[in-house]
Amino acid sequence: MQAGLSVMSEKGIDAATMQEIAERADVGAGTVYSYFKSKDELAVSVIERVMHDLALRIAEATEAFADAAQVYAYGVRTVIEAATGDLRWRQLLNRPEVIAEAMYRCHGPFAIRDLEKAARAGRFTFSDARLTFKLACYAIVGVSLAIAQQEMAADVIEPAVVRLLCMAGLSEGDARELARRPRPPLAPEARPIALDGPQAGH
Amino acid sequence: MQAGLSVMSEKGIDAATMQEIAERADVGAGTVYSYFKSKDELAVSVIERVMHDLALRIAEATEAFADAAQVYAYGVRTVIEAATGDLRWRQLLNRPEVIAEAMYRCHGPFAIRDLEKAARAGRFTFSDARLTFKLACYAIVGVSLAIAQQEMAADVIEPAVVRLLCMAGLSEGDARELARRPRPPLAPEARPIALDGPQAGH
DNA sequence: GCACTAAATTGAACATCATTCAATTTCGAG
DNA sequence: CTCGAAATTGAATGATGTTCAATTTAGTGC
Repeated sequence: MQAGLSVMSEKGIDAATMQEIAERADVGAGTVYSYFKSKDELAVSVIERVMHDLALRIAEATEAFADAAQVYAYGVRTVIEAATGDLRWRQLLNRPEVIAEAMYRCHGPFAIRDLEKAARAGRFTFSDARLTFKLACYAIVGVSLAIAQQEMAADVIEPAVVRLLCMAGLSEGDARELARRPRPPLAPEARPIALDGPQAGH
Repeated sequence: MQAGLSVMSEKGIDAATMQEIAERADVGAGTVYSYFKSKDELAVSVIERVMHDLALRIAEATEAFADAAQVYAYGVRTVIEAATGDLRWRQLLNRPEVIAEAMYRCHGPFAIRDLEKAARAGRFTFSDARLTFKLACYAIVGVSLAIAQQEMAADVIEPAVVRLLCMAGLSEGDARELARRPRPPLAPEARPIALDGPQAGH
């Protein structure tokens, strides 16, 4: 189900009509509403699925990292690259707050843990991990949008990562060094045959 | 004109209908479209007006500051407080990217100048002022939303300012000191009888 | 004052969707 | 095979942004 609907990333969230989504999924227009209360909720679900998948792949790729700060840096950079590189993500960027909130919810458990771990190791100096990551999520969406709309060049990604590391409380030098470290490749995208909706009812 | 329309900050941008806006301004529904191409453009104009007004008041209040970093800190904090404190702003937060972009456009000229000035004075260490401020704008909208929706308490404003100062490249200690400095009051809001639209045509 | 034209204004009509719901089909238990 | 509950359908509904032909207003030359 999700799969058929996720193809709202072709035209963007707003441009996708429920009619076309239902058609694509080979169901009636009303059926979609048995699985999602509204178009917005569907959009949230679609975005959360993509975001959750990415969070898992990041966690996998950074398993061997000793430095929690490096895990955080890797995550931030990977998300920005996904958002700006993948054509589907660019369409989803239409709804910045939905993206940012989904990012916060899906990556939060990992990112906040890493932030706190790194803070305990003396790498970061922030006082509130949740706040720091909330700020980061919106900032990430902001740059991603700017890059997607070609307002900024793609080579601002690295400086952006540096700034977000500084925001967490790294010195400029440490941040630059961390952002420059070689990054292991990400596992390929999982797109299984899962077809569950979050809630039902009539 | 703007004035009558700005009263879309009563119900929020989306909930405000063009019908009601036209009524409030005592004109026909079509007339609005002689001044603004679309509802979105109108929203942008409304937000930009508010934002521009605030930018000017901030510039005025910080005229006497010797430290450009302090001007930046004052601006960041004042915007967050306006966005979370003023009932009208909260409604406008529905459109985060519109707010963030308007903030970038209206405050950018001042903020980027201050950032660069402070960088020359050795206070900040960032490499790209535009990028830094773009990140800050979205981050500001992010916290403001979180506070407006009571997901976070209002007392995260100060730590948020600290984080954004760190993002610009201040040390944790300097940032905390700067965020704690006493702040002069803001001039009262100007709401003149200006009634110009950005473009016309039929 | 008047005739005439260009610009501004109007608001009813239109088109587009998200959403609903009464009718129908599907499915499973007895 | 029968019956009832759940799922599905898709035409109808309602809300709203936008358009445009008709009308009013404003301005200019005489």
